[in-house]
Amino acid sequence: MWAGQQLVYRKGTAAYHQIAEYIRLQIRAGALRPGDRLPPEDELCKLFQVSRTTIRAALNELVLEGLIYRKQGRGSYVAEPKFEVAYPKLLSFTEEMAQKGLRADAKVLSLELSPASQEVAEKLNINPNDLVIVIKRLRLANDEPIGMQTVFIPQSLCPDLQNEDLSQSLYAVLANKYGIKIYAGIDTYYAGVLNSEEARLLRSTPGAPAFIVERITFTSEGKPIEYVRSCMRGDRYKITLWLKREGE
Amino acid sequence: MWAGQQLVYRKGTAAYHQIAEYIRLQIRAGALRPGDRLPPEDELCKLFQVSRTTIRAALNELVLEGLIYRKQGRGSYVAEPKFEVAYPKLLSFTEEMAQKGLRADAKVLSLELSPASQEVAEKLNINPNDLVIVIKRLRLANDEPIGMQTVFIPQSLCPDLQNEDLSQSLYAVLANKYGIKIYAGIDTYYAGVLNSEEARLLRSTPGAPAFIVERITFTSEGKPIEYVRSCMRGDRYKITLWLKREGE
DNA sequence: CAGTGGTCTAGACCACGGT
DNA sequence: CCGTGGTCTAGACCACTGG
Repeated sequence: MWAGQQLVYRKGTAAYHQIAEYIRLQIRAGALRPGDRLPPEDELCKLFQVSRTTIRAALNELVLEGLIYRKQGRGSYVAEPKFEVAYPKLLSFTEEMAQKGLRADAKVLSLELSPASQEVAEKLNINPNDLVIVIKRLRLANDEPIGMQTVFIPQSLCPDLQNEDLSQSLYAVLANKYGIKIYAGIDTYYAGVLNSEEARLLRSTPGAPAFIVERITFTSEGKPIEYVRSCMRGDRYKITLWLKREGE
Repeated sequence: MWAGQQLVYRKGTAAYHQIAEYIRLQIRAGALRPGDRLPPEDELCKLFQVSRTTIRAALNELVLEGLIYRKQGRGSYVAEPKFEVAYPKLLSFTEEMAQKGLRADAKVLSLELSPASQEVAEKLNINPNDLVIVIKRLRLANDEPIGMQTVFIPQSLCPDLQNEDLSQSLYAVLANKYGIKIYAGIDTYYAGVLNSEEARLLRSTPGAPAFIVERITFTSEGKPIEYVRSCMRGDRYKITLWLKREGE
C-alpha cells in the first residue's frame, strides 16, 4: 500500500490542494494505475491526518479533472487515461501559418471607407449605409501568395484603423490598439474558382480551384466585430480540424 | 429582499440541489439580475434553514455552471449572461443533412475487399496489405446528388459489413451492429475540381469546383476506425462551424 | 475594523452495491 | 448485512476586501 501519511502541509496552500496534488503525482508516477481502487475515505482521513470534508474536497478536485471517478457503495477508482482531443480554436491567418512553421505577411491592396451593403450590414448586424472600413489584403506565407482577404469592419469600432500597420495580424491590432478581444466566430467553407483578378494576384490561372472562407467574429457579448471573405489558392491551402463526436 | 424561507424540501433529492435549483430559477426569472450580490452565506443558512456546508454545496453548483461567481471578502454575485458558443461536433453526412432539414440517402456504387495501400495503411495505422473494406457511395440530399464518398475500413473491425444495409448512415451501422462508438476525428478540407467520373455521377461538369473532405475517425482509445475521402459538389455543399478563440 | 468567503473539524445518518 | 460514498450539522478559525 502506498504511503501518504508523511505529508507535511506547506502553509499558504489549502491542505486539500496538497492532498490532491499528492494523489495526482501518485497516479502520474504510476504508483496508482487505471482501475485501481483508492483507499476508502475514512482510511484516507487517517493516512493524511485530516477530516473527511478535506479528503472529499481533494477527491472532488481529482474528479473534476477526470483523474478519478467515484461509485457509491463501491469506492473511488483511478480513471482510464483518455484519448484527449482539444477543441479547435479560431485562429488568425498569422497564427494558422505560425502553427505550420511558416511566416505570414499581409500586403494591403486597398483600404477604403464606404457605406455597408445590405449583405454586409446583415452579417455585422448594423444598418445599411453605416460606414464600414473595407480592407483588401494579399496574404503570403514565406513570401508566397496564398490568398486574398476582404475585411469589413464597422468604422465605429476602430475609428483610426487606417493609420495602423495592417501588414501584420489584424487581430493583434484590434487587441492592442482598441482593446477588442475576439471571443468566437462563424466560419463557412466552400469551394469555388479564381476569377481573373484573383488569379493574377495569386500568380495562378483563372478557373483554378479556390477555397473560400467566410468568417464573422464576435465579442464575448455577441457583438459582431468583422466580416471577412477569404479566397485561398486551392492548391496551397487546406484546413485541418480535430472534432469530437459528442461536444462540450 | 427575496424569499427563500418557504422552501419545503422534497425527499429523494439533496437539499443543496433544491436550493441551487431555487436560486437558478430566481436568476432565470430575473428576480436576481447580473451583478446583483447574493445574501451572505450565513444569511442564506438562516433563510433556507440549513448549515453553511449545504449552502456552499448549492453555490458551488452554480459557480460550476457559471451562473454566479464568488469574491473572497466581498460576496457572491450573479454572473453576466455569457454569449455561449457550443463546440462543433463531428457529424455524419446523414446528421449534417438532418440539421439542415434535408433527407440524406446513400447509393452504394461499389464494395470490395482489398489490401490496404501504403497511404491508407498509414492513415488507419495498420500494416500495408492488411485487408480493408472499400465502399464507394453516392450521397444524396432530398434525392439530389451532393457528393461521393470512398470509405476505407479495416476488415478486422467489422467482418460482415458487406451484408449490412449501407444505404443508411454508416455510423449508425457501426454503432448498432458492431458496438463501435466513434469518439473523435480529424477532418481536412480543401478545394479541387471534379474529374469526369465524378462529374457524371454528380450530374455536373468536369472541372467544376469540388469541396474535398478527408476524415479519419477514432475510438475513445485513439484507435483509427475509418478513413473517408468525400468529393462534394462545390455549388451544393459548404461547411459552417462556430469556433471559439480560446478553447478548452 | 467588520464583513465576507475559504478552509477545516468531528461527528452523524442515509443510500447504494455486493455478499 | 457490511462497507462504501453522499449528504448534512454546528461550530471554529483564517484570509481577503473595503471603509
